[in-house]
Amino acid sequence: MVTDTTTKIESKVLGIIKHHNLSNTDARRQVLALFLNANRALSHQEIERIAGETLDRVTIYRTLNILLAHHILHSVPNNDSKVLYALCKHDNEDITTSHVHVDNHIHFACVVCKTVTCLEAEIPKISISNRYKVQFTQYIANGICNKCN
Amino acid sequence: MVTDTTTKIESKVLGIIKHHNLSNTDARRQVLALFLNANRALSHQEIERIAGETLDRVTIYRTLNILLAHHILHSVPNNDSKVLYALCKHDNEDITTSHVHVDNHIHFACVVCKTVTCLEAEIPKISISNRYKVQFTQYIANGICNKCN
DNA sequence: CAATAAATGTAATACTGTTGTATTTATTAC
DNA sequence: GTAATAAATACAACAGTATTACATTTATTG
Repeated sequence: MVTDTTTKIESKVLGIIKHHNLSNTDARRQVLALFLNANRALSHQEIERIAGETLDRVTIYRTLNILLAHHILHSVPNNDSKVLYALCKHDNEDITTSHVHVDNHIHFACVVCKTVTCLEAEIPKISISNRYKVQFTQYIANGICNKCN
Repeated sequence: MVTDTTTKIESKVLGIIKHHNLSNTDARRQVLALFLNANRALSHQEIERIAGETLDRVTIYRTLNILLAHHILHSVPNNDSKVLYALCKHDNEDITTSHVHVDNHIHFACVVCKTVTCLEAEIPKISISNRYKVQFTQYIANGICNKCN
Protein backbone atom coordinates (compact mmCIF):
# COMPACT_ATOMS: atom_id res chain seq x y z
CA MET A 1 0.00 0.00 0.00
CA VAL A 2 2.58 2.52 1.08
CA THR A 3 4.99 0.99 -1.37
CA ASP A 4 2.45 1.20 -4.17
CA THR A 5 1.78 4.88 -3.49
CA THR A 6 5.45 5.61 -3.13
CA THR A 7 6.25 3.92 -6.41
CA LYS A 8 3.47 5.81 -8.15
CA ILE A 9 4.73 9.14 -6.82
CA GLU A 10 8.27 8.29 -7.77
CA SER A 11 7.29 7.44 -11.29
CA LYS A 12 5.35 10.69 -11.59
CA VAL A 13 8.35 12.60 -10.28
CA LEU A 14 10.61 11.00 -12.86
CA GLY A 15 8.03 11.65 -15.57
CA ILE A 16 7.94 15.37 -14.75
CA ILE A 17 11.72 15.64 -14.59
CA LYS A 18 12.13 13.84 -17.90
CA HIS A 19 9.38 15.77 -19.65
CA HIS A 20 10.97 19.08 -18.70
CA ASN A 21 14.53 17.97 -19.48
CA LEU A 22 15.74 18.67 -15.98
CA SER A 23 18.74 16.94 -14.53
CA ASN A 24 17.57 14.21 -12.26
CA THR A 25 18.88 15.31 -8.90
CA ASP A 26 18.03 14.34 -5.37
CA ALA A 27 16.81 17.85 -4.50
CA ARG A 28 14.36 17.96 -7.37
CA ARG A 29 13.06 14.46 -6.73
CA GLN A 30 12.51 15.24 -3.06
CA VAL A 31 10.80 18.57 -3.63
CA LEU A 32 8.56 17.25 -6.38
CA ALA A 33 7.59 14.24 -4.28
CA LEU A 34 6.65 16.57 -1.43
CA PHE A 35 4.29 18.52 -3.65
CA LEU A 36 2.76 15.40 -5.16
CA ASN A 37 2.12 14.00 -1.70
CA ALA A 38 0.98 17.25 -0.12
CA ASN A 39 -1.63 18.16 -2.71
CA ARG A 40 -1.62 21.74 -1.47
CA ALA A 41 0.49 24.87 -1.59
CA LEU A 42 3.74 24.79 0.35
CA SER A 43 6.07 27.53 1.52
CA HIS A 44 9.85 27.34 1.47
CA GLN A 45 9.68 27.13 5.25
CA GLU A 46 7.54 24.00 5.25
CA ILE A 47 9.73 22.31 2.70
CA GLU A 48 12.82 23.11 4.71
CA ARG A 49 11.15 21.73 7.81
CA ILE A 50 10.55 18.43 6.06
CA ALA A 51 13.62 18.08 3.87
CA GLY A 52 16.05 20.42 5.62
CA GLU A 53 18.22 17.65 6.95
CA THR A 54 19.26 16.49 3.53
CA LEU A 55 18.81 19.69 1.51
CA ASP A 56 20.38 23.09 2.05
CA ARG A 57 17.98 26.03 2.27
CA VAL A 58 19.61 27.70 -0.73
CA THR A 59 19.20 24.54 -2.76
CA ILE A 60 15.52 24.51 -1.87
CA TYR A 61 15.15 28.13 -3.02
CA ARG A 62 16.94 27.36 -6.26
CA THR A 63 14.94 24.21 -6.84
CA LEU A 64 11.68 26.08 -6.31
CA ASN A 65 12.73 28.78 -8.76
CA ILE A 66 13.71 26.21 -11.38
CA LEU A 67 10.37 24.48 -11.00
CA LEU A 68 8.59 27.84 -11.24
CA ALA A 69 10.50 28.72 -14.40
CA HIS A 70 9.46 25.42 -15.97
CA HIS A 71 5.83 26.01 -14.98
CA ILE A 72 5.83 22.87 -12.93
CA LEU A 73 5.01 24.93 -9.88
CA HIS A 74 3.16 28.21 -9.76
CA SER A 75 3.17 30.78 -7.02
CA VAL A 76 0.04 31.56 -5.10
CA PRO A 77 -0.65 35.18 -4.12
CA ASN A 78 -1.09 35.74 -0.43
CA ASN A 79 -1.17 38.51 2.14
CA ASP A 80 1.78 37.25 4.08
CA SER A 81 5.30 38.23 3.38
CA LYS A 82 6.26 34.90 1.94
CA VAL A 83 5.75 33.06 -1.29
CA LEU A 84 3.58 29.97 -1.60
CA TYR A 85 4.13 27.39 -4.31
CA ALA A 86 1.73 24.82 -5.69
CA LEU A 87 1.75 21.99 -8.15
CA CYS A 88 -1.76 21.56 -9.35
CA LYS A 89 -3.84 18.72 -10.66
CA HIS A 90 -3.35 20.11 -14.08
CA ASP A 91 0.45 19.94 -13.91
CA ASN A 92 0.19 16.60 -12.30
CA GLU A 93 -1.86 14.91 -14.99
CA ASP A 94 -1.01 16.65 -18.23
CA ILE A 95 2.72 16.31 -18.10
CA THR A 96 2.93 14.73 -21.52
CA THR A 97 1.02 17.46 -23.31
CA SER A 98 3.06 20.30 -24.66
CA HIS A 99 0.55 23.14 -24.58
CA VAL A 100 1.42 26.20 -22.56
CA HIS A 101 0.13 25.71 -19.12
CA VAL A 102 -2.27 28.32 -17.81
CA ASP A 103 -3.20 28.00 -14.17
CA ASN A 104 -6.69 29.28 -14.31
CA HIS A 105 -8.14 27.72 -11.23
CA ILE A 106 -9.39 29.10 -7.94
CA HIS A 107 -7.24 28.82 -4.82
CA PHE A 108 -8.86 28.15 -1.49
CA ALA A 109 -7.12 29.54 1.60
CA CYS A 110 -8.38 28.20 4.91
CA VAL A 111 -8.42 30.79 7.69
CA VAL A 112 -8.32 28.01 10.31
CA CYS A 113 -5.59 25.57 9.26
CA LYS A 114 -3.92 28.08 6.92
CA THR A 115 -3.58 25.58 4.10
CA VAL A 116 -3.98 26.70 0.54
CA THR A 117 -5.30 24.26 -2.02
CA CYS A 118 -6.02 24.38 -5.71
CA LEU A 119 -9.63 23.83 -6.66
CA GLU A 120 -10.84 22.36 -9.89
CA ALA A 121 -13.16 25.33 -10.44
CA GLU A 122 -12.12 27.84 -13.06
CA ILE A 123 -11.81 31.54 -12.35
CA PRO A 124 -14.85 33.44 -13.64
CA LYS A 125 -14.16 35.97 -16.36
CA ILE A 126 -14.66 39.65 -15.66
CA SER A 127 -15.59 42.54 -17.89
CA ILE A 128 -13.66 45.70 -17.20
CA SER A 129 -12.73 48.76 -19.22
CA ASN A 130 -10.99 47.76 -22.44
CA ARG A 131 -8.24 50.20 -21.56
CA TYR A 132 -6.93 47.33 -19.46
CA LYS A 133 -5.62 44.26 -21.26
CA VAL A 134 -6.09 41.27 -18.99
CA GLN A 135 -3.56 38.50 -19.54
CA PHE A 136 -4.27 36.20 -16.64
CA THR A 137 -6.26 36.27 -13.44
CA GLN A 138 -5.93 34.98 -9.91
CA TYR A 139 -8.75 34.17 -7.52
CA ILE A 140 -8.41 33.31 -3.85
CA ALA A 141 -11.44 32.16 -1.92
CA ASN A 142 -10.80 32.53 1.81
CA GLY A 143 -12.81 30.71 4.45
CA ILE A 144 -13.13 27.34 6.12
CA CYS A 145 -11.92 24.31 4.20
CA ASN A 146 -13.54 20.90 3.92
CA LYS A 147 -11.37 19.45 6.67
CA CYS A 148 -11.88 22.23 9.21
CA ASN A 149 -15.58 22.55 8.46
CA MET B 1 -3.65 74.55 -8.74
CA VAL B 2 -1.07 72.60 -6.78
CA THR B 3 -2.17 74.44 -3.68
CA ASP B 4 -5.80 73.56 -4.35
CA THR B 5 -5.04 69.86 -4.73
CA THR B 6 -2.76 69.89 -1.74
CA THR B 7 -5.38 71.56 0.39
CA LYS B 8 -8.01 69.06 -0.74
CA ILE B 9 -5.75 66.12 0.09
CA GLU B 10 -4.89 67.63 3.44
CA SER B 11 -8.51 68.10 4.33
CA LYS B 12 -9.29 64.52 3.34
CA VAL B 13 -6.36 63.32 5.44
CA LEU B 14 -7.64 65.21 8.46
CA GLY B 15 -11.16 63.93 7.84
CA ILE B 16 -9.98 60.33 7.87
CA ILE B 17 -7.87 60.84 10.99
CA LYS B 18 -10.73 62.52 12.81
CA HIS B 19 -13.34 59.98 11.72
CA HIS B 20 -11.24 57.12 13.04
CA ASN B 21 -10.26 58.89 16.26
CA LEU B 22 -6.57 58.61 15.52
CA SER B 23 -4.05 61.00 16.99
CA ASN B 24 -3.11 63.52 14.43
CA THR B 25 0.57 62.84 13.92
CA ASP B 26 2.99 63.78 11.20
CA ALA B 27 3.60 60.13 10.23
CA ARG B 28 -0.08 59.42 9.71
CA ARG B 29 -0.69 62.61 7.78
CA GLN B 30 2.27 61.91 5.52
CA VAL B 31 1.39 58.27 4.86
CA LEU B 32 -2.27 58.99 4.24
CA ALA B 33 -1.41 61.84 1.88
CA LEU B 34 0.86 59.50 -0.06
CA PHE B 35 -1.94 57.00 -0.59
CA LEU B 36 -4.45 59.70 -1.51
CA ASN B 37 -2.04 61.09 -4.07
CA ALA B 38 -0.82 57.75 -5.39
CA ASN B 39 -4.23 56.23 -6.04
CA ARG B 40 -2.67 52.80 -6.18
CA ALA B 41 -1.21 50.13 -3.92
CA LEU B 42 2.08 50.95 -2.22
CA SER B 43 4.65 48.78 -0.49
CA HIS B 44 6.48 49.70 2.67
CA GLN B 45 9.59 50.05 0.53
CA GLU B 46 8.07 52.68 -1.72
CA ILE B 47 6.78 54.68 1.20
CA GLU B 48 10.15 54.57 2.86
CA ARG B 49 11.76 55.72 -0.36
CA ILE B 50 9.51 58.78 -0.43
CA ALA B 51 9.15 59.63 3.24
CA GLY B 52 12.20 57.90 4.69
CA GLU B 53 14.06 61.09 5.40
CA THR B 54 11.50 62.28 7.90
CA LEU B 55 10.02 58.98 9.06
CA ASP B 56 11.75 55.99 10.59
CA ARG B 57 11.12 52.63 8.90
CA VAL B 58 9.62 51.20 12.06
CA THR B 59 7.24 54.13 12.31
CA ILE B 60 6.13 53.46 8.76
CA TYR B 61 5.48 49.80 9.57
CA ARG B 62 3.53 50.73 12.67
CA THR B 63 1.58 53.40 10.85
CA LEU B 64 0.64 50.96 8.12
CA ASN B 65 -0.52 48.43 10.69
CA ILE B 66 -2.62 51.01 12.52
CA LEU B 67 -4.24 52.06 9.26
CA LEU B 68 -4.86 48.41 8.39
CA ALA B 69 -6.45 47.79 11.78
CA HIS B 70 -8.80 50.73 11.25
CA HIS B 71 -9.70 49.45 7.78
CA ILE B 72 -8.41 52.62 6.24
CA LEU B 73 -5.95 50.56 4.24
CA HIS B 74 -6.29 46.98 3.10
CA SER B 75 -3.57 44.62 2.05
CA VAL B 76 -3.37 43.35 -1.49
CA PRO B 77 -2.32 39.75 -2.15
CA ASN B 78 0.67 39.37 -4.40
CA ASN B 79 3.21 36.83 -5.55
CA ASP B 80 6.17 38.73 -4.24
CA SER B 81 7.52 38.33 -0.78
CA LYS B 82 6.21 41.65 0.40
CA VAL B 83 2.94 43.16 1.48
CA LEU B 84 1.13 45.75 -0.59
CA TYR B 85 -1.29 48.25 0.92
CA ALA B 86 -4.04 50.23 -0.72
CA LEU B 87 -6.55 52.89 0.16
CA CYS B 88 -9.41 52.60 -2.20
CA LYS B 89 -12.02 54.93 -3.62
CA HIS B 90 -14.45 53.47 -1.19
CA ASP B 91 -12.37 54.38 1.86
CA ASN B 92 -11.66 57.69 0.33
CA GLU B 93 -15.24 58.77 -0.20
CA ASP B 94 -17.32 57.06 2.46
CA ILE B 95 -15.39 58.13 5.48
CA THR B 96 -18.45 59.52 7.21
CA THR B 97 -20.49 56.33 6.95
CA SER B 98 -20.11 53.85 9.76
CA HIS B 99 -20.82 50.58 7.97
CA VAL B 100 -18.19 47.87 8.10
CA HIS B 101 -16.03 48.21 5.08
CA VAL B 102 -15.70 45.15 2.88
CA ASP B 103 -13.14 45.38 0.14
CA ASN B 104 -14.80 43.36 -2.50
CA HIS B 105 -13.25 44.85 -5.58
CA ILE B 106 -10.89 43.56 -8.24
CA HIS B 107 -7.22 44.52 -8.16
CA PHE B 108 -5.37 45.15 -11.37
CA ALA B 109 -1.65 44.36 -11.44
CA CYS B 110 0.25 45.72 -14.43
CA VAL B 111 2.99 43.41 -15.68
CA VAL B 112 4.78 46.36 -17.31
CA CYS B 113 4.90 49.14 -14.73
CA LYS B 114 4.26 46.79 -11.80
CA THR B 115 1.64 49.06 -10.28
CA VAL B 116 -1.38 47.61 -8.56
CA THR B 117 -4.62 49.57 -8.59
CA CYS B 118 -8.09 49.04 -7.20
CA LEU B 119 -10.84 48.78 -9.77
CA GLU B 120 -14.45 49.74 -9.21
CA ALA B 121 -15.59 46.32 -10.47
CA GLU B 122 -16.80 43.84 -7.89
CA ILE B 123 -15.41 40.33 -7.61
CA PRO B 124 -17.73 37.80 -9.27
CA LYS B 125 -19.20 35.17 -6.98
CA ILE B 126 -18.23 31.54 -7.45
CA SER B 127 -20.06 28.32 -6.75
CA ILE B 128 -17.89 25.60 -5.27
CA SER B 129 -18.56 22.54 -3.14
CA ASN B 130 -20.54 23.46 -0.04
CA ARG B 131 -17.93 21.62 2.02
CA TYR B 132 -16.01 24.89 1.71
CA LYS B 133 -17.40 27.93 3.53
CA VAL B 134 -16.27 31.02 1.64
CA GLN B 135 -15.92 34.11 3.84
CA PHE B 136 -14.27 36.56 1.48
CA THR B 137 -12.63 36.50 -1.91
CA GLN B 138 -9.74 38.18 -3.68
CA TYR B 139 -9.34 38.73 -7.40
CA ILE B 140 -6.22 39.96 -9.18
CA ALA B 141 -6.38 40.72 -12.89
CA ASN B 142 -2.88 40.79 -14.33
CA GLY B 143 -2.01 42.42 -17.62
CA ILE B 144 -1.34 45.82 -19.15
CA CYS B 145 -2.83 48.84 -17.44
CA ASN B 146 -4.49 51.86 -19.00
CA LYS B 147 -1.29 53.91 -18.82
CA CYS B 148 1.03 51.31 -20.34
CA ASN B 149 -1.47 50.27 -22.98
C1' DC C 1 35.18 6.15 -17.82
C1' DA C 2 36.74 10.81 -18.74
C1' DA C 3 35.36 15.52 -19.95
C1' DT C 4 32.14 18.79 -19.42
C1' DA C 5 28.22 21.00 -17.78
C1' DA C 6 25.12 21.55 -14.17
C1' DA C 7 23.73 21.59 -9.47
C1' DT C 8 24.82 21.86 -4.63
C1' DG C 9 26.77 23.49 -0.03
C1' DT C 10 28.72 27.10 2.39
C1' DA C 11 29.38 31.78 3.62
C1' DA C 12 28.12 36.29 3.11
C1' DT C 13 24.78 39.70 2.29
C1' DA C 14 20.41 42.27 1.49
C1' DC C 15 15.70 42.84 2.38
C1' DT C 16 11.33 42.44 5.13
C1' DG C 17 9.20 42.86 9.33
C1' DT C 18 8.77 42.84 14.58
C1' DT C 19 9.85 43.87 19.51
C1' DG C 20 11.69 46.52 23.60
C1' DT C 21 12.70 50.78 25.51
C1' DA C 22 13.87 55.56 26.17
C1' DT C 23 12.47 59.87 24.31
C1' DT C 24 9.37 62.86 22.09
C1' DT C 25 4.88 64.43 20.77
C1' DA C 26 -0.19 64.84 21.08
C1' DT C 27 -4.20 65.11 23.89
C1' DT C 28 -6.73 66.33 27.97
C1' DA C 29 -8.19 68.90 31.70
C1' DC C 30 -7.40 72.88 34.06
C1' DG D 1 -1.47 78.52 27.60
C1' DT D 2 0.35 74.94 30.58
C1' DA D 3 0.98 70.72 33.25
C1' DA D 4 -0.20 65.77 33.55
C1' DT D 5 -1.02 61.92 31.07
C1' DA D 6 -1.31 58.96 27.29
C1' DA D 7 0.22 57.86 22.87
C1' DA D 8 3.47 57.68 19.20
C1' DT D 9 8.16 57.79 17.57
C1' DA D 10 13.28 56.86 17.04
C1' DC D 11 16.72 53.85 17.79
C1' DA D 12 18.80 49.47 18.56
C1' DA D 13 18.47 44.77 18.32
C1' DC D 14 16.71 40.79 16.37
C1' DA D 15 14.22 37.07 13.56
C1' DG D 16 12.75 35.51 9.18
C1' DT D 17 12.91 35.53 4.00
C1' DA D 18 15.53 35.45 -0.09
C1' DT D 19 19.62 36.13 -3.18
C1' DT D 20 24.53 36.04 -4.78
C1' DA D 21 29.42 34.39 -5.23
C1' DC D 22 32.31 30.76 -5.38
C1' DA D 23 34.43 26.33 -4.40
C1' DT D 24 33.03 21.55 -4.43
C1' DT D 25 30.27 17.82 -5.83
C1' DT D 26 27.17 15.43 -8.86
C1' DA D 27 24.90 14.39 -13.32
C1' DT D 28 25.15 14.03 -18.21
C1' DT D 29 27.31 13.17 -22.60
C1' DG D 30 30.33 11.07 -25.70
